[in-house]
Amino acid sequence: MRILLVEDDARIAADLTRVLDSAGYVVETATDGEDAWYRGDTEDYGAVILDLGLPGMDGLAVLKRWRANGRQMPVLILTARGTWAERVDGIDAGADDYLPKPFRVEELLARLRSIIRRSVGQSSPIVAVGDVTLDDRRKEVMVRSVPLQLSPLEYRLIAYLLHHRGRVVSQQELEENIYGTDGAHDSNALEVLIGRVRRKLGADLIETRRGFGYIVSASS
Amino acid sequence: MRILLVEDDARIAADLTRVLDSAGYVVETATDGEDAWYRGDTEDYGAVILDLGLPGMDGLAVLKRWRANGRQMPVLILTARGTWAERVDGIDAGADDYLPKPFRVEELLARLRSIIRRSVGQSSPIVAVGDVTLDDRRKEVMVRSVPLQLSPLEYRLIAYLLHHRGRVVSQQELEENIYGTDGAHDSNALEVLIGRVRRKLGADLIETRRGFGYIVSASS
DNA sequence: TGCGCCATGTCAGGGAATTGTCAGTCGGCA
DNA sequence: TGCCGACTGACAATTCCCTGACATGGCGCA
Repeated sequence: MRILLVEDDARIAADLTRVLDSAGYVVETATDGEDAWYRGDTEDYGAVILDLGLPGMDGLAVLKRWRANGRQMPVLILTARGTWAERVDGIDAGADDYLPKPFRVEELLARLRSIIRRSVGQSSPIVAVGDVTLDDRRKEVMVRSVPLQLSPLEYRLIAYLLHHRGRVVSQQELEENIYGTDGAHDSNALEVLIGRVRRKLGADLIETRRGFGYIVSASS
Repeated sequence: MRILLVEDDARIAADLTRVLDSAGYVVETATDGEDAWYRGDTEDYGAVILDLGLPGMDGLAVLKRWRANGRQMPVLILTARGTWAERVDGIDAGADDYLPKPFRVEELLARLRSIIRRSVGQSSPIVAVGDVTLDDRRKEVMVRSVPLQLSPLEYRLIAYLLHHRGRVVSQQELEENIYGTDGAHDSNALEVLIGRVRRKLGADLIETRRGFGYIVSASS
């Protein structure tokens, strides 16, 4: 899952990046409003963490312009300003949640999970499809309640597919969300990875839609 | 929009009902966990406002049982308990948002709008004409509820025609939208493609308007 | 330092689906 | 009847994806 972190304080940004990274997200950082707006408008992120106190364009203005352009990704606002009136402003500007500083990273992660969950249309941190169960909090996959050993990349792959089950996910989207922002892969690393996951989870969980991508069916 | 308000304190319930009512919602109230669970499980609400301090079944347990039964409506948790650990619990139990007491009604309304906005924005784009259903998310076509997989080009063709059903689409327009921007096809590739799609979806879905192009009737 | 293990990427081969081309046929219309 | 646009079947080139084998590189550990 690729996350855009918009934060101008370099130290906070570094800390959060570390936390988010170890929680399994792929983090990209923007340090001013212009950059943030451009990245959020042109790239696909699973979520955005947006600090309101930015140089350049104001955070709320960035958010409003995203929404005006139809960008739908969930946004978690992060700020020291915490009066209820400003919270209302943030939420009505199109934010999905609002977290006042100071905060515990556990709460940040929980709210992040929550808005991501909502945006992909599911309400439980545990995803079950057929025999396969994914537990995001424990970073664990079970097949018929037998826990399974997956490598980090394998886990990210199946987690992304399960979180987006019921729709086709293109190879490019998968690569962007599993690997970093790199484009221009002329390798078949992803196909090899798919093969390895299939060998562990069963060949029929992930269907290939030749020419489109891969899909995990919505239920059972 | 129908809202389920789960709140055991009669005075708070009455106040909130009045506020929500004047904001345009239709409010129903449950005062204990059993009742709340039953109503939420059998009725359809646009959103639920859930107080955690309930007699009978605990609020979190109610929420978990709803989610376990696949109930997807957005839930806003409302409680006096406000430590970060409990907030994490509530969000991970499947709540969409969390509001600690005391709160301003403006903020309640803003958060309610937010979670409702989220939940209505995720219906899947499906087009149906006669026996044929197109599911854009799955890149799949169903004929009399039998799923059918088309090649990428075939899919693009029928998707374009279905999205523009009810009017004649010229060959040139089709080519421009199925292939790249290239013009100047002196081949009959498109006709071959039309034939292949007809063989799979039935010959009468796509009508030929000799000299003009093709048309899929609006509905029926 | 060197060894081995694990995760991951790369490469080559192969099979199957996809797609374009072509030649021939059909059918409406003047 | 002749013409022209559209349809069809066959075939071949190409693309896409899977798989097994091997290479690389990090990391723990003796």
